[in-house]
Amino acid sequence: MRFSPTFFLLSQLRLTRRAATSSRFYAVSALNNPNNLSDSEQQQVNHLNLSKLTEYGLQRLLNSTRDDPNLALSFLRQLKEHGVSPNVNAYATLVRILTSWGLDRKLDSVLVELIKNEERGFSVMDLIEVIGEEEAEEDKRSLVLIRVSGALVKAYVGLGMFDEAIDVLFQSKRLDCVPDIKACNFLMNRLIEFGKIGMVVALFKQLKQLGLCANEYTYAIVVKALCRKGDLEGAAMLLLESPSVFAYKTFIDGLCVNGETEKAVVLIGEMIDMNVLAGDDLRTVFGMVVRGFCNEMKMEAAESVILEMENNGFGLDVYACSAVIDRYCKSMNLPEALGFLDKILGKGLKVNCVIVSSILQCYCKMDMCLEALEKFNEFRDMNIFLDRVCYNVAFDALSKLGRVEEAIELLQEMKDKGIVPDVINYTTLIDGYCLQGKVVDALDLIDEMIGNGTSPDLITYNVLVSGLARNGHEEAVLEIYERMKAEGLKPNAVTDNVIIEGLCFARKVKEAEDFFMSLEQKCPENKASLVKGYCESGLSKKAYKLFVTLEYPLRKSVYIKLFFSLCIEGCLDKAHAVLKRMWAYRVKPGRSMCGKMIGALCRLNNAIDAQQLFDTMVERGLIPDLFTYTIMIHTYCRLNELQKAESLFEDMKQRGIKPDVVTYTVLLDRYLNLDPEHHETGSVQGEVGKRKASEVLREFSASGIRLDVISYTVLIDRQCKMDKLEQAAELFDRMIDSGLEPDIVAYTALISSYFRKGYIDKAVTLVTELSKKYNIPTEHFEAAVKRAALKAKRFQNGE
DNA sequence: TTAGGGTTAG
Repeated sequence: MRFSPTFFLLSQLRLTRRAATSSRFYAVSALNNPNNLSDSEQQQVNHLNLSKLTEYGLQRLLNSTRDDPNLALSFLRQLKEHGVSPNVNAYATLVRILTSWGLDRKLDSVLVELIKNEERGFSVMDLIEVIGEEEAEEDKRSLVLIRVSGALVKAYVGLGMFDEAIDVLFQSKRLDCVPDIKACNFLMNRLIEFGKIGMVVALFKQLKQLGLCANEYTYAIVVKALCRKGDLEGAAMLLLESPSVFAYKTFIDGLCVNGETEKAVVLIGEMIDMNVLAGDDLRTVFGMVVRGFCNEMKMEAAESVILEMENNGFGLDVYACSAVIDRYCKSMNLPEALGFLDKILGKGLKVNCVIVSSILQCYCKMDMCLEALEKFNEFRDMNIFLDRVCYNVAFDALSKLGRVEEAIELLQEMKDKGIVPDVINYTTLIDGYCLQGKVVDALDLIDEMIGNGTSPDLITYNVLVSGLARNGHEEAVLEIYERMKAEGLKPNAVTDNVIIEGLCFARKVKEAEDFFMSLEQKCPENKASLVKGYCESGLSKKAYKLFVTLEYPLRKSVYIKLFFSLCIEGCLDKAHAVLKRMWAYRVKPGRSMCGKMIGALCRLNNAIDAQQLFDTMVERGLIPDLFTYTIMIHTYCRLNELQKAESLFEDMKQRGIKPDVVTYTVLLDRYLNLDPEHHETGSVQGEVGKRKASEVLREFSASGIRLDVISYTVLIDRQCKMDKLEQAAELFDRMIDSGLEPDIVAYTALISSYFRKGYIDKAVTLVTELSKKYNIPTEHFEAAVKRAALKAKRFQNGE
């Protein structure tokens, strides 16, 4: 081993660590043993020995390690272990040593530590300053500066301290050093990741003014930033300045992400023709295009690109296929997803766990958890490797089915395969326990995960407090709430909301209110949760009272919950007001919500408000469904506003909404009853009604929709009223032949006509049949039979 | 260099 004064001193240092013997360094160890020194001695040590060491010794010693950077590093480390913080000059020296040896990674970690150390006693800018001043040789100086500023930028970026990173760039520029382009690129890339797009574009402009030599990666990054902003034109312009394939690939991705996949395809075609795009690059952009088409829901186009990839000799691309499957799954189009899966399996593609997880997830979203589990087992039996994501979907499915214990067994299976559960796995299972009200098990699982080295995150705790609150454990909720804060996980609005709503769910409204009041910062969302909570515990009027004071847009679920609670309580005016407030704040109510309100208004014969709501729906692009149309048509029929009913009928057909048996029956009934005397009086109204009735009937039959009991009854009734009893009886038989059971109304229509016309025998036969079928005592009809018989006799006697 | 999973429901 070479002799060096540092080595000597370091060995002394080691000695002093064992026993505080006399040495220039003993003060260092003494610092760690305050019991050995009085306060005044301690101060002396601090001021005298250490400052002496710093001034005269440290610098010289460090300088002497320039041939052995590891020694320098270890020296620094040991100093720190003894509580000595080296000054700016010491660091400058160390940086120079590491730079001259090209030990970039070591330099990086030294600087990260330096930045994190808030008690370093000098600013990082000072360090750059000192390095800039002290290096005499110009070439060397700028090399060191570039290297250290680059490393500092990377260090700051790694810690998410973007402003500081940018400061470093400009500081080194002030020292006549052109910033390291790699560091700039690194910074800009990270800025994009953190969504700080504007900063990237601004920074690029400033750096260009400062004379930075941007390379093709820089341009590609800024192109990416512009695309993220949606500024495709700006990106295209920039591309002209530095037209590298790399930047073009970024631009193509930008086009695809921004819904301009068609344009990307054209561009790719041109590049292929110019022979600048081939091989892996081509494969990559094809993948982007498939993903783009999937996002735009142009599935045929996406699938055809996959074919084109095959034709180009890339084989069947599993990434592209997974994009297609995932899109089908996300739009809950399971048949297409499975169909496509079959197709690619037939072509020999090996399915991977990503595709599996998409499919499993789709089953779960469609409320088919059992099928998801079946599929899970199927894929597992096919010996496809299933990772923790797939297992997680299975955990979730079992949890939702209330079979959390089985999920725990499955967790063990996963662990046995050597897959370590992560925070999401644990969170899912904790949710499963909470759903079953097994909060103790949920808490045990928290302990287990911590024991396994996985820390619960904000979502885990949100799930947990939600479960505790819903199960009425308000004290535990508050305990966990404090624990979160102590662990540095700041509860967010969701935390507060699930607690408020959960406690209300457990009918602990007072506790929920107390919790709400205890919040230092009450956000609008919290008040909205209280509205929901009140609804949850049946206090919808109280909820409404609070709701009207919240004069800003709320979550959609708040309106929905309040609206339906009010509807159930029969407070239609208030429900209507909720709906109006939704429109006012441009929160789109769902079809069913409007439909329900329209239905309620119609039942009150309030066609004016119903129509207004209906029109608003249409204006805002919500197409009313079949039921809403039918109930409106029915109401207008009832109110004898036939024209309005007819125009709605036409309107729905034009929109492609097919009338069903109810719609046709409602209209038919109305038209058939247009003749006020129920006889063929030849009145104009009666004629019109007859004509329209037969039109509707023709359309009805042509639609292929089978008549139901009610529609048969409407027709029978009409024949009866026109005294066409044979036709009526024929319809009655046809109804039975088609497998329908006539109900009491159908029987009554025919029976009463028979009586009226004196067909006592036929009437009695039907009465007997009816009473047998529906268990009605015949006495019910005795009076009617007698009356009818009397009438018939009189008729026969010519009275 | 690409992907897929966990928190506010009725």
